[in-house]
Amino acid sequence: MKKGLSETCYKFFVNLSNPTRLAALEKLMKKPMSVTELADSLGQEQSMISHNLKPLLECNFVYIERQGKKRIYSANQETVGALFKAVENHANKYCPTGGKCLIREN
Amino acid sequence: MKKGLSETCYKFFVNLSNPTRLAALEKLMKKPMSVTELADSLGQEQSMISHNLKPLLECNFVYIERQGKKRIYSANQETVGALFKAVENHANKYCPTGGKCLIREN
DNA sequence: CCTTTTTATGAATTATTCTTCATATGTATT
DNA sequence: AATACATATGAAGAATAATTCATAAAAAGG
Repeated sequence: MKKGLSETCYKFFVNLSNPTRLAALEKLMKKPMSVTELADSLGQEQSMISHNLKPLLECNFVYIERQGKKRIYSANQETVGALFKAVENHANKYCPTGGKCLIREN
Repeated sequence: MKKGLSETCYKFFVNLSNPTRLAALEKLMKKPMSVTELADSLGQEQSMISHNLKPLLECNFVYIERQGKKRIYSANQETVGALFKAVENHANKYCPTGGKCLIREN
């Protein structure tokens, strides 16, 4: 398959195509949090959050900062903001259901 | 898990997290094409392209138009353009490798 | 230096998604 | 209506990714 811009998009979107990671990003957009805080606020196990933060960090969708024994994660506002805005715009303009059809059913 | 904006993003990004679909979108951004044309230009089988166009169509990332026995697909320039731009911007500003780290290795 | 707290990692199972092949459906042409 | 061309669909096996559990590693405080 020909290499092009779309090649650069692959891991980018794979990274975003997961409900846990998306939910984490949404939370972190509102305020920076530790892993435990994030796990609690999402009702998920700590190890799951850790596993999912890893690829987000590698792609710089989130940043990390040490604070004692905690690690405070924060979102890359520019990138994540732009993406969420693009989705919102698409949902409003191009989804017959205004975005409801995009929500996963389970 | 709490429902929020990120829920709306799920299928959206799942849809984009596939190399065939991304390559198809990139091609269609340049010019509208039939399924066979697209398959040829991507070096993929027709049925694979058909399978992959389906979810893109359902989410209105692409449009379809009949022309004789052919079906001409075209891209939603606004949405896909915004996304590609967001990726490009992120790759330039936030990838240590300028985006190379985002390309899948195989 | 032992204990507690916090986070990360590995490995195994489970779940999801892709890909392919065969075939069906649809459309035009003769 | 028979044929050829174009596209879609279904189902099955193959490939990937997610989830969980157990445990390791890092950091701070006593």
